[in-house]
Amino acid sequence: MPTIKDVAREAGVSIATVSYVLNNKRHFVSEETRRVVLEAIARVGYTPNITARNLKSARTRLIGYAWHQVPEGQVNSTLDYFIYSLARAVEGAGYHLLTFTHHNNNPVPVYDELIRTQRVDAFVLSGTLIDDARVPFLMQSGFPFIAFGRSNPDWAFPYVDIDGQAGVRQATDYLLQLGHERIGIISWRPESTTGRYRLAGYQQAMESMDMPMPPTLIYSGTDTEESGREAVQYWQGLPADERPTAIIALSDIVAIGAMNEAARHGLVVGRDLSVIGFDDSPLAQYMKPALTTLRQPIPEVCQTLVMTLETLLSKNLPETPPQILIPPQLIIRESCHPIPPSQR
Amino acid sequence: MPTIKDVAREAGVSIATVSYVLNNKRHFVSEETRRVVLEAIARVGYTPNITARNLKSARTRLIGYAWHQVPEGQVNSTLDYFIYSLARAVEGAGYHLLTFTHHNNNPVPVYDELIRTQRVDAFVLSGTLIDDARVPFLMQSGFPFIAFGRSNPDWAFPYVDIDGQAGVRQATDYLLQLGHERIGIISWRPESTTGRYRLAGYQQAMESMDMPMPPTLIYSGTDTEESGREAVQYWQGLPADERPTAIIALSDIVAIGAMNEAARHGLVVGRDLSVIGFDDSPLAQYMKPALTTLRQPIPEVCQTLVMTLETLLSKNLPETPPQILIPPQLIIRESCHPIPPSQR
DNA sequence: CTGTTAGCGCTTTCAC
DNA sequence: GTGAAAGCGCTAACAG
Repeated sequence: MPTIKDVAREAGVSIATVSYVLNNKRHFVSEETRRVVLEAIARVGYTPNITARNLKSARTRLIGYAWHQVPEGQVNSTLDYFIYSLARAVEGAGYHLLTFTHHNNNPVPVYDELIRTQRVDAFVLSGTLIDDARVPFLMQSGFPFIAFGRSNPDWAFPYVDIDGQAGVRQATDYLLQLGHERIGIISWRPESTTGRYRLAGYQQAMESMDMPMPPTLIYSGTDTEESGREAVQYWQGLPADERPTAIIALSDIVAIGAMNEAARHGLVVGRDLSVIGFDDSPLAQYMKPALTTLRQPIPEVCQTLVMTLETLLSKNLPETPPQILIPPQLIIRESCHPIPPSQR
Repeated sequence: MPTIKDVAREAGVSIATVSYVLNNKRHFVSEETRRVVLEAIARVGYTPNITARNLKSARTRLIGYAWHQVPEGQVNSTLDYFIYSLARAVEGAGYHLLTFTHHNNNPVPVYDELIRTQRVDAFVLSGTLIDDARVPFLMQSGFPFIAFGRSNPDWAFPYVDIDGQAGVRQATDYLLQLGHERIGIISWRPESTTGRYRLAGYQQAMESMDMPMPPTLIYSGTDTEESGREAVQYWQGLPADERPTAIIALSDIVAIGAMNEAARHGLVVGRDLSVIGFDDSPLAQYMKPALTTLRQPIPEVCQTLVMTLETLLSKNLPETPPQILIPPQLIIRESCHPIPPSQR
């Protein structure tokens, strides 16, 4: 590989001059010299060595991103799509993604190592949990980072997140407009903040229409297909006039479980029962009927993430950490139908 | 961040000595000095700057990996799992993954750029196609790389691949043992080498049992859910005694399409029709009935990939490029049943 | 055994 | 405008 020296020799100038034209400094280089250097660069086929540049500038142009540990045999298409979009977004800003893995029970050492060796310029976190050990660690390290997702509400760190509350509120409103009155929701364990926000959106919408919300409408589940099945099973065990006519699931996989179980009970989803998912995972459109769901605008999230990170990496960092919410988008497909007035 | 100089000053030795204990050279350092240096390192909290090391050693300890472009709304869980496993595997060898994206129609410039800037030490390719432009480019560049997947048979480049032929042969044998005689296969376009190898496994198994293979048994499709549906639709249009009693799909997504369509025709999969997929994607186990499929041993593939890459990066590179095939594993679930002798 | 020193390839004062 | 030279943090001859 040719170095800057080769170019300088070829052009008959000093390496400093080559560097000047490379970084096209205001520190004028005469048009003539500039041309000569450019030609020499082309002739020897020179591209600056990025490691040398990094050493000099004390940066790496690398953003660290930890792989979520894939639970055996599970799928998390939102995060898969997220990391792809993130890669694109950081490239747009002149960075690359350095991906690494860690064990979920003890992620901090890996981050620490990457900081200490100065491997990356910043981190993007995803899958942030409540009491996520990474957040306080990174906050007190002073190392630049931003999260996709919230954590403890009282922690002042930069994040971009999907506004699950607004999303589920919109979904609930939609069902309400279709004439549904008993709308069930399959929530997550109360430890899940994401789940709590989304549930709050449901409650908000129901309350604003003065809809009764008996506890039987809220099924506390998890983010699994089974959980969706169990919820429907539970509701089917109720007297007919207490069963929800529409169901909101906090993820598509749960919604799919609910649809599967509903079919097993002889219910036609979209006619006897309306179902709304969350994520707009690739599976959603393959379902029969195709699943109405809340799409997470992942590319937009990543754009925002990277833009914000750039300000964090610049000299003039904001006084208070940016915390940005982006609303999901209701994608209406075939799994929800209006309730015939007769059934109300 | 403390540097080697800080440690040297703290320990009262030269930076060379610090470097020696860091790289614990045979070039002996006395036990005493060693201890002093180690203590100083601990006291100042020093970790070598990796960029400086990289510049000196002219390596980056980074492996480049291009994100497969995710077709809008599709899922490719095998590759998702692959990249996660790959990240783990390269970390085991002291590397990190640098992920980048490119447009499928013109990937070469991005690779070229990464080579020229000396951003990475090697590449791992996935999703290699026939006539894949990246392969000849990398071959003639002399830059280290290895592919997960084959390309043109006459190209002598290093790869690790799943032995689709052996896998489908095993699946076919299994169906044959269950008593099936008309076994249909949903193949891919002939341009797909992967598809060709898998189809060959089918033909091999059928031939070895002298089973007739009328062209109606081989449906030429693509790697989509729709393709699975279309295949079943096609076969249902045939006279009953020409319809396959078992179907092999070259991917789980196709198998799922076939199952869905079969259900639409009132067929009970696992009783009226046996189905085998390929990949063991996370969806496979959620299907009703759970899908019998060929699991790609991805972690093993990645181990092999990295081990091979290491020999490629070492001085003593092998004469002929390593080309390794790893057989998939038949995971028997519920989607295949024996044919009652009466039906034969 | 340990220290001096010369780079790795580049950017950037600081002279001229 | 251009070049000499210092230096980013580290490794590794080469002396001693």
